Amino acid sequence: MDKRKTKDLLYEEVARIGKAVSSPKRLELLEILAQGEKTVEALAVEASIDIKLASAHLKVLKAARLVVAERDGRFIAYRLSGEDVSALWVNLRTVAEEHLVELKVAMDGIFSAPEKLDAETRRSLISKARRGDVVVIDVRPSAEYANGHLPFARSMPLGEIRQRIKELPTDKDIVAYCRGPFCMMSAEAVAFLKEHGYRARKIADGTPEWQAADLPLA
Amino acid sequence: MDKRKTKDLLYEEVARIGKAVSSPKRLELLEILAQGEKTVEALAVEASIDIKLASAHLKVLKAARLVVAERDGRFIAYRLSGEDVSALWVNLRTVAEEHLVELKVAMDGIFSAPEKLDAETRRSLISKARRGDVVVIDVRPSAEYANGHLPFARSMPLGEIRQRIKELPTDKDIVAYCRGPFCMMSAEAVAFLKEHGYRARKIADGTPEWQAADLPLA
DNA sequence: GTAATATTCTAATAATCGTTAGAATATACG
DNA sequence: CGTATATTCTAACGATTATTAGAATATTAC
Repeated sequence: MDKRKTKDLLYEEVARIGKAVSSPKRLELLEILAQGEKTVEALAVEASIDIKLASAHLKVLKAARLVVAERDGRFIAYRLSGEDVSALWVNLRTVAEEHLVELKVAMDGIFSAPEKLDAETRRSLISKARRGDVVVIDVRPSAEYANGHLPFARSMPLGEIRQRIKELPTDKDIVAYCRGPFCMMSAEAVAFLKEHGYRARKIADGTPEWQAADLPLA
Repeated sequence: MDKRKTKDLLYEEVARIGKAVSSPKRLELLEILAQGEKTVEALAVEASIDIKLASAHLKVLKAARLVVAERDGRFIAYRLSGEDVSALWVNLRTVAEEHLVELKVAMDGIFSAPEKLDAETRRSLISKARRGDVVVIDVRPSAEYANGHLPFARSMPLGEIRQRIKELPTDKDIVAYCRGPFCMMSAEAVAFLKEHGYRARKIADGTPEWQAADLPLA
């Protein structure tokens, strides 16, 4: 048995995962899927690509076993094949944020200093939310909220916030979150709330970051 | 400001990391570098590739900021740019082991069921090693041992084990480890020890796995 | 059954990547 | 200064990949 050939085989297998996460669009699809299962069309719309292209990328992800497909009536729904895949996405993005100056600069320019939480702050946020000292709102589409959300968070989808803004208190801190650090929904929500006199801020975390930090979802 | 273009830019940056880890040889180089810094030639020899090719791959890793180069006299030494890079390698390999049946099969066929440790077993191994109930040996080259090793582990490089076997006790369990689950040095060491009547077994962990589990190195 | 819809497969193109060989660069040593 | 050594740069190739369009498949609704 050739030691070299054996090793080559092992690294080639791992590289299958690497190849799967080497395309920007596939990474975007993974992040969207980290919010819950979606149809090919929903994924294509969300990632702003053609359905055919989405299908091709999903095929690659499926071949690398990062996602699984399931037919649901006329539609085919894709979902991540495990929590570890979502954690891998968080890991990749974190390494990129840590080492790629270009990404840091881009994010600083775009997002107004999103609040990054450490283990301590996360715990403290839960207790404040439990006591009702802050109101945590999940501004993602309600299906994603239903699929899992931060403890004590209320669903307040970005599309409904205009009509439902009255449900929120003006005398408490409001903490908004969405899909993660790359998602712009919480920033929009916070901008809208601030305009209307609410004390709102956003956090960088989404449910994938929360899970990757070994914290429970509701 | 175009939301779509912004997003594309962010995912493209992360994909730079993904592209860097999409080649088997680059993954192998990363794993070797996770054991400590090495020259281009050492890396090329270790990965069984031409120096020119190693240089080209290292250039890609450097462009993705996963490694940094430093000139040391006539040689250029490369090292990982952070512990998180080593953790990313462990993460990628773990996802591959978890989801790719082909890899599982390949590993089962090659390695005789390496012992995989969880958090509990790792802690228990440290206490046993501290008490001297087991002897943990690090069979990697001594430079890698010097760069960081498991607590209470003794250095016993594979190349020296033949001469130094008398240093080991026959009445205690011997636990061998090397670079990680893909490394064959501990398997060779254990086979040799068993042949000579020692009670030896190997564990899948290497220092990168240990670090990724948030355990301290010595 | 047929029509409509969602998705995948096939084919084709341009762009990118891995690998190799030869030339060029940078440092150390005499 | 000139030579030896280590590494990188350049150029070239064949192989792979992303993307697009058109054909094919599978399910639902009628």
